[in-house]
Amino acid sequence: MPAAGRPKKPKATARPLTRIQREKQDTILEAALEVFSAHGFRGATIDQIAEVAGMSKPNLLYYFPRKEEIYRRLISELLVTWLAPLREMDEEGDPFTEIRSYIRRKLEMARDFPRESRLFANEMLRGAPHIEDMIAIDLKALVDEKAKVLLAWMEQGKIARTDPYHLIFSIWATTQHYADFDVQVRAVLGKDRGGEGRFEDAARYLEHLFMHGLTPRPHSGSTT
Amino acid sequence: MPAAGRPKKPKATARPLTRIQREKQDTILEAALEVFSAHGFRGATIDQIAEVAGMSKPNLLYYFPRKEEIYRRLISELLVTWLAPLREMDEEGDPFTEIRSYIRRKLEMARDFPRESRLFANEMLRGAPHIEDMIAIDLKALVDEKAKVLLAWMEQGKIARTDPYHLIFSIWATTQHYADFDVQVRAVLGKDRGGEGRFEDAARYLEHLFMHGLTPRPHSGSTT
DNA sequence: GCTAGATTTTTCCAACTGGTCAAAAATCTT
DNA sequence: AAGATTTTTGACCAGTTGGAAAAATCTAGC
Repeated sequence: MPAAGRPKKPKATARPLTRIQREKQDTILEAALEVFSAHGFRGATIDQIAEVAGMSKPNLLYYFPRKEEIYRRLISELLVTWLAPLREMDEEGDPFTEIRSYIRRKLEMARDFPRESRLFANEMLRGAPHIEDMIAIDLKALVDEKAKVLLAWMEQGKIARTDPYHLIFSIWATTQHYADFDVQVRAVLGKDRGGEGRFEDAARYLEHLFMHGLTPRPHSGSTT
Repeated sequence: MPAAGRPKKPKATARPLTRIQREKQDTILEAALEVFSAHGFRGATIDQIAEVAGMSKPNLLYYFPRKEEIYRRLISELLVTWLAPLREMDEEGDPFTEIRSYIRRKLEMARDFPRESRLFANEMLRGAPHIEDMIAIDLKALVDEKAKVLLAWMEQGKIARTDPYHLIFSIWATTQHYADFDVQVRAVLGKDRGGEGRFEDAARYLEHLFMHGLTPRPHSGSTT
């Protein structure tokens, strides 16, 4: 009995990934996004993902040997794109314009990538068990940096003096709400207002909120 | 073959619930809240809940014959208390005061009942499969009613004219964020600012946001 | 057209999960 | 204290799930 442990993972030379491999992996990740975002990590089954991806479970496991591997890959890739809009906020630009377009971009992401938003929200709800370090390091660093930018704008009297961190939180919260709580939003708005137009309404509203708050503009006449 | 189906549920006279029954049910619901809010419906197991509740699985099942029954009970009770603050918003009161205390109350709920908030958020994320009708009927009705109140205040020039529905959404989103995304908030704020004080900071910030937005107050001097 | 390596399918399994059931233990009633 | 009722437990089960093993098929280079 030769003690030759058969090498399960033929990572001998670590080939650079064939075309098929890349394609299949993408298919799987797309399917996984669909399923994970709808049911959460534990709620999703490999079988489901495999079915959506149009392949058998063992075949899927050939490309990603663990369920968690799929999830982790998905979510860490997501985090990068998810933070892109914030990264783009430019100290050199006009503060109001920058903030406004940041909000708009985030809202567009909620509209165009609701699955990503929900996946992320779910991970947070669960206490971010898979990306603890990423949020404690990368995310924190980015927010710290942008908070400084906001702070500088405040110092210059260009925007109101408030807490830059909570300002960022409130932008995240208000925009992602439209993806994460979509059912609720649609149910409350009803058939007539719950259509696609809701995002434009939201954009208008949020712009107003962040620009002026609820203080009435001096310009409406008397009442009654 | 006598067709006497033996009555599994001896609901003969529908006894009014003994003390023990009430107590145990409460214990179970409390444990279920803990577990469901942490892992979601599918992620939670009856065994886990039973363990937290300090009883055996079959014993727990004696009080709630189905897992879903526990969940449903929990979440429908929750919805009522969850909406209480909004219900309290009084048309007769001063608009700014009313809105401000609504925000404060919601934020307090995020601080004091984060598990409830997360349970609710999770249900929404999943598309609200257990409370579809409740949100489409009761919730909608309540929001419609309060939207009218807000609208009236706007008509009277007491608060700025904006979309009352999205205003409510933004209050929900910003306040619940501190419960649902707690990990993220704490990670970003870091050790020094992530302590209990974060809720006070949030309260101050949100008050500013909703009262004034980001428009700088005229009163800070010139700069540089 | 042959063969090494890559891919896919078939079969299988052990752990877990929601839930059942009968009997035992505890509690209540009289 | 006996009998009736409620509560608790231990053993069990069927379905699901993540994953392993191996056999079968395919593909590219020779």
